[in-house]
Amino acid sequence: MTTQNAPRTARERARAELTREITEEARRQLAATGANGLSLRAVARELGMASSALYRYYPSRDDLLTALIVDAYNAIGEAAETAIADTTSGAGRARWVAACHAVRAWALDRPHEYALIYGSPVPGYRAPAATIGPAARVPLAFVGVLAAAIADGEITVGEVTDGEVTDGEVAAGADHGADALTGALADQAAALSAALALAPSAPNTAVVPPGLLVRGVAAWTQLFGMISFELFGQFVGSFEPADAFFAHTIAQSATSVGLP
Amino acid sequence: MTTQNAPRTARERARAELTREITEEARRQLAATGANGLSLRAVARELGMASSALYRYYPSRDDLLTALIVDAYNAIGEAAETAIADTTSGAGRARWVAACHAVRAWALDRPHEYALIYGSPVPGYRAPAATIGPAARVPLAFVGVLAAAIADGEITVGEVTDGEVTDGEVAAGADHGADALTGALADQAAALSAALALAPSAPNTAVVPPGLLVRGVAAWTQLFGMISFELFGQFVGSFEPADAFFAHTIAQSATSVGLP
DNA sequence: TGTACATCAGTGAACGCGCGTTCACTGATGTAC
DNA sequence: TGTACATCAGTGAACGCGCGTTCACTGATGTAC
Repeated sequence: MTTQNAPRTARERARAELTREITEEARRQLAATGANGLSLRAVARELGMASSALYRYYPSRDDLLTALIVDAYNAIGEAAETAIADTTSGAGRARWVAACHAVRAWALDRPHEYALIYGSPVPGYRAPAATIGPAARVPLAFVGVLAAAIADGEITVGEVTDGEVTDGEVAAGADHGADALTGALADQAAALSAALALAPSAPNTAVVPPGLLVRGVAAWTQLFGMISFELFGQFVGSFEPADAFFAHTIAQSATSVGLP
Repeated sequence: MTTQNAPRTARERARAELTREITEEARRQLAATGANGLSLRAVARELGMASSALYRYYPSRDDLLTALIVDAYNAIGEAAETAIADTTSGAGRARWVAACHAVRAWALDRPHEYALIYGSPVPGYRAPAATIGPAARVPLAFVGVLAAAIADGEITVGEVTDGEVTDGEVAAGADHGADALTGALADQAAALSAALALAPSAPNTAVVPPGLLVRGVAAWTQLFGMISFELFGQFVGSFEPADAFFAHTIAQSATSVGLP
């Protein structure tokens, strides 16, 4: 098996380059006018070619959109991962906070790309399966921070019994992994915790218990709620600019997932 | 000064009725196809009239959109207010939780109307000042719950000094109004707290101190973050259906704003 | 190394569509005396 | 109560625009012998 990543013929090289140019021009137009303003004809015009030529590269407008969506998910995921990897000093808390700020910075820099993946769905567009993996990178990055913090003993988690979680209330104290979960939520969280433990991406890190996972997802939704409100104008007249509010609330969210 | 709300002449009555019919048909199309699918021509077609006739009622497509946006903000605001008013048994906590669930239920019922006001901004559309008031109804409803809970002694708040908040750290305990706020956030929160205290809508309720206000806004962003994630598909494969997760997280958010 | 054929990239014209908005107009409704 | 005029609602044609996609084609690049 030989690696075939690099194009060999002139044709293949030209095709790879033009594909990149088309995608870049499309991203430029997306940034300028949003997803609805993106048109194949305009991209072709800007590149000085016939609009029909684009169909050699993308079979339809939706496929071009999908490529942009996948790119955006990968880019914001990479921003989070890089921020975590680059935070070598300090503990899990510093990594958590750095990831949140990196995600926000990415979004403020590219509001239309952010809106493409976290705003209202594009009408008539059905996200294909290829977007699922890239979309998971940001949440997985946060889970990774929690798992590492558990492995390092920074977060104290309670005992997790095999199978069903009992319905009894557990007093919530400093033990952030042992929130009382009941019914459907207990099942969903347990299944997710188990699935994450088996994931190949995290071979020898700790298991994140269901209770902590739920707190993590709550923090994750709040992070994106804040960014969306900031970008879409809901803070106008109150906490705008939102830097201070964001920093303050992220600090509280780090505490809420048990990061000291 | 006589009240002139009711139309007097046949012409005025017909105009009021047709305006309502146009708006209703537009809302139907919005629900079916989203904001971008909304077209004046299609509305006119469905109503059996010439497209040019619509210009007697709305000077442009954007004005029709504005009407729909204002209606949506008012509807979701009213849903929150009604839920609060209808929760006569129980304390502030019950009202807070009821309002959150009412907001979610409204959104799940009308995903496109929700997306219109809380999703990505419509490209090329600039929200006029007329949307500000209606947009504030939901957050004001939540602030009202907090103010009432303070007045009833359910929430214990710390001393609030006049004017500037000092930079000194305050130990966060059961006193949820006295989080340490610093810098720009302290200023913004103090200004907002003062503005709300002067608002004519809440004449004799308690002042919500800046620290509690910030916690309230954090809970507000999380509420809409959850709803957006649920509606826009980010929970697929994990906490979908999200009812249990939502109920659990809302309970924690009520606790986070100090509601016992 | 050279030739014959297959593959692919790109063109330009066309199809068929829908949109927002303007404009001169007709006929109905309202108002002042 | 009746008449003259002003106001308004609604029509239908038109302007000018841009879009996604298809198709038969030309010419360049690659490949098998």
